[in-house]
Amino acid sequence: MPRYNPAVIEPKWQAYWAEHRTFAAPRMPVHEKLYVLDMFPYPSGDGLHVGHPEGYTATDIICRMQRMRGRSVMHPMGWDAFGLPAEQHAKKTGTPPRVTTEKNVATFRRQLQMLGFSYDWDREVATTDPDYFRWTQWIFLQLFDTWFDPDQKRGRPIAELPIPPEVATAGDDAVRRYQDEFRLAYQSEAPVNWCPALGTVLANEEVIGGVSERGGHPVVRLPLRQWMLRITAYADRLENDLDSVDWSESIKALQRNWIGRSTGAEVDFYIGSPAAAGTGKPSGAEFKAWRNVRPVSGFPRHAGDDVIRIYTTRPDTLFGATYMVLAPEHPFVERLTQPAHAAAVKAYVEQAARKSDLDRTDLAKEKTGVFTGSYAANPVNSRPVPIWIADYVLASYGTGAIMAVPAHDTRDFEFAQQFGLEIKPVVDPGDDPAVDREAVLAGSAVFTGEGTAINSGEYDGLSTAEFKRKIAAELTSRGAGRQAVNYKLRDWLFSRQHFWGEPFPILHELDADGKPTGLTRTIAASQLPVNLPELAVFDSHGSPDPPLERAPADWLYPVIDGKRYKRETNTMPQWAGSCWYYLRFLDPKNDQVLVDPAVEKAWMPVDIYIGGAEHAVLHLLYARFWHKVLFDRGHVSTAEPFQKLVNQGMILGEMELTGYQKADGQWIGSSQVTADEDGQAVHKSTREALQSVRVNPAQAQKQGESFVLAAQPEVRLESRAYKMSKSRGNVVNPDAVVREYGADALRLYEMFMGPLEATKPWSMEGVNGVRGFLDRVWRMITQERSEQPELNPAVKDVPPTDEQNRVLHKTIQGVTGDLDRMAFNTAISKMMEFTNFFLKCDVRPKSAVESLVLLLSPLAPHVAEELWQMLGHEKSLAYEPWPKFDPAAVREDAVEIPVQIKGKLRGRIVVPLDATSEAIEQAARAEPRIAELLAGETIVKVVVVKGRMVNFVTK
RNA sequence: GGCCGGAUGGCGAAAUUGGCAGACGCACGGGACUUAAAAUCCCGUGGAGGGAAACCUCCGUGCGGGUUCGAUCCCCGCUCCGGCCACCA
Repeated sequence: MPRYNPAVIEPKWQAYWAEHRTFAAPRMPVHEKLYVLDMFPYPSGDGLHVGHPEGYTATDIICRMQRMRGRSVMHPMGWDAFGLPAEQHAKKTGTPPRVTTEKNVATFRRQLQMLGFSYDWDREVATTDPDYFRWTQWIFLQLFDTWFDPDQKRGRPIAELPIPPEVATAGDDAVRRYQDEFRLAYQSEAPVNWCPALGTVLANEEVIGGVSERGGHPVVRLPLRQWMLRITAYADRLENDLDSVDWSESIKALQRNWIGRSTGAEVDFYIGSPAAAGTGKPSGAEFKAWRNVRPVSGFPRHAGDDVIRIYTTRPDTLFGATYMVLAPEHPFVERLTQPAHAAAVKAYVEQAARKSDLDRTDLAKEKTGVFTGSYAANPVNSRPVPIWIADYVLASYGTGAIMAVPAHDTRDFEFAQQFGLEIKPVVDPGDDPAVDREAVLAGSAVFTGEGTAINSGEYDGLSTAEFKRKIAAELTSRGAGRQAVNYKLRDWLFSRQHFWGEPFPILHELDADGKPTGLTRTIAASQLPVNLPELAVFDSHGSPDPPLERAPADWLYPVIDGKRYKRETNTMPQWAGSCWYYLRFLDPKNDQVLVDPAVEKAWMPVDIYIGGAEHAVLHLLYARFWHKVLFDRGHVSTAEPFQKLVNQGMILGEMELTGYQKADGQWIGSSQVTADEDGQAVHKSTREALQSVRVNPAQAQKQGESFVLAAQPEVRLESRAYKMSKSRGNVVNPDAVVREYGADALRLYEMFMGPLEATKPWSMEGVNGVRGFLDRVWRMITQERSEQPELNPAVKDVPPTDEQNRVLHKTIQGVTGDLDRMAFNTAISKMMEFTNFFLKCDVRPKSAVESLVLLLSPLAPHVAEELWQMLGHEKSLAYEPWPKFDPAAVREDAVEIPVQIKGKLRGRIVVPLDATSEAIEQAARAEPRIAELLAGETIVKVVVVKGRMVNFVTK
């Protein structure tokens, strides 16, 4: 009886909120707006994970509290429902992915509703709904219709793209082909990461160390026609605008890292005209002539075919460039290869092409490469440098070619040592004790820091920074180089070979023979959505062709205005739907526009966005990119979508014992058991071993990193928490927790575990602990012994005592402040203190316990509503005013402050709150114990901090 | 290798501005109630030492230095752990 029954009251209030549409957000904000967004989940077949409710509870607390403070709150939820698992399930079982997805969505919806989140369910969207992806396709059309103007640094309609006269006169098709090269959405025949096991092409970001991020399957590189999005055009703005948002510095750093802007210089190395190729070495006279004919001002957009253009962040080391390296895919490779080296080069290039990224990175311990037989002229000193080919240079970064400065670059140093190439130091490290200067100057050690120029002709003696400035100016004036910026960020590979994804609103033109002309046309916005075709079979066919190639002919070959076209059969990646869902929530049923501009302007930006750190880079970068394009095209009013971003930490499984060591030193545990493929054998054998010695880690003494049992000193223990995983068997199911402890207890526990952003282990005993607190709150207000819960007779309609009032208002102040800074764990501890105090009171003023119920309601809304009703209120407390803090109530007349002597605590005194420094010092000296300790001592200094402490400094 | 974060009792943690380290909770120990158990309530709980007791002393926030009357907090140098990226020129 003393425990309340969540199985009764939680469904009751969930039904009440649904019936009264308690949390419906207004179309336009009525009061100050607050848009609080969760990262919407992918509804997997496993159901909700306890990691989901962590962030969702945090946002829910904020929303419920701010409604009570009068804000107009937008708090929606939806489903990121396209995804590979449903597709793979379809291949295995023949179940259409839409069926699987709807089933999973229903599970997720039930689980979220069971937790009592105050979402406006009328705004629910799923990325798989045609009414939703209609607008995803529409945004793609915007991207397709936009080019990036580098002068204005913004996206503009393709119709405004200046067309060169020679193109304009070549006819409409020539103009269209020209425009296609500038669109933000463009097609490219590029080597892509084809994953045979998944039957799809993957983005660079989805390939980790040569295998697929999902599933860990091998990935090979194949050339394929793909859709790309020109995100690189926005790299600068994506980086700069990070300054304007309220995100943690660490997430900003992650994004900056990913964008990877570096500044340096592009420099041209002369290789002779193609006609002169064959000699392998440009002559000095030829080079000098080249130097003289280069334009004095300006730098050609594209390198000529008589130079190799390289990118470097260290143009100050140009004099130390003793060789060059081209990526195996560099277009000049064949031309520069001298006959004597042709066989070796051919073999190397072919081998590199076959290599997966895994091989290229993992086997990086030893550098590989081949010499072409050709040389280029170093533009600063005309010295010939040998040209090598090596796969440690990437075709996709910079210019695909480098100057190698082995004395000052680790990779070049390794390569030079491998192949016995010259190492010429040109930077003197100075007398940094961490650097072996002699070795650097002798060319036997690498130094990558900054220093003073040597062996660099007229530049000798310059600092690295000065040198960079001067050489950039010199190269620019000679037309042999210029300052340049580079990004690690690559254009976004936007197409997938899936049948469970958004179709592209694109048609390919066919010629009279039914062959593609290479030209495309778009589906008119008014004709959207392009729906997915019904597929007869979902099997994998083992080729990189999209499965939609097997769609029925009437879908695949539509006829428009009497002309036959072929549909684009790639689909969009899962990222597409999540790039803009926060906009659709604002106006989810609008069939005229993506979002009503007035509504968008009133609610955007998202004020608080909470989600897992796994999306700190890609999802956020992609969404920001789309948002900026929509902003440039006038469809949204803010430059950035998410004002404040918080990443919740990971929840690990329960702490586990990982092993033990017997007195004879034999270690039993994970380090000695060979893991089977999923690690389960390790876990199981360890647990069994520990059970056999009946070990309880709480009764163990810590000794260094391990524990020793008092009762069994021969046993040493170690324990730690692991990520939850099916194979480890430590996954916590929210359904089970709710069944046993209730949704309020689950919510409260997840908030009480520790700071939102920290990684922390689960503890079922901890859930039981917060449930105990809710029971205590329940008993504080309700009668314990009756069958039908009724108000506790101790709750009386009387004014609180001064002390009760002080406790109450300290709680209001503390809880309000803590919730405002998302310190949920300490807010809960303050309510626990309140409850501990009032449970001891024989008389509990109704006004005080009512305030606590209101403070508790954002965190544990069901039990709070029930208590609120029991306290005699008819309506939900969802819009009750938030308790007001009265500073006068907490003011105490006197404070106890510590007295220190030489910084050590030696006593305490009670002084009036407003006591002067002099009065405090007198009171401290008057304290008998202090007076005794100070007798005979010479006081050098007295430090008094009013209301805080006193410190006597003696000799 | 690079970037970011962290290290406080047996455990999760707190200390909001440099000012009484360990709030709150778990676990554990003792007691009350009970035939008993569960539940509940009360007391104790960083370590070492002293005292009949109220209490007192010393040590203590990963390690080594520094600044300061005073450092969990600021600075310098390390160690270990976690996350992300990784041949990006």
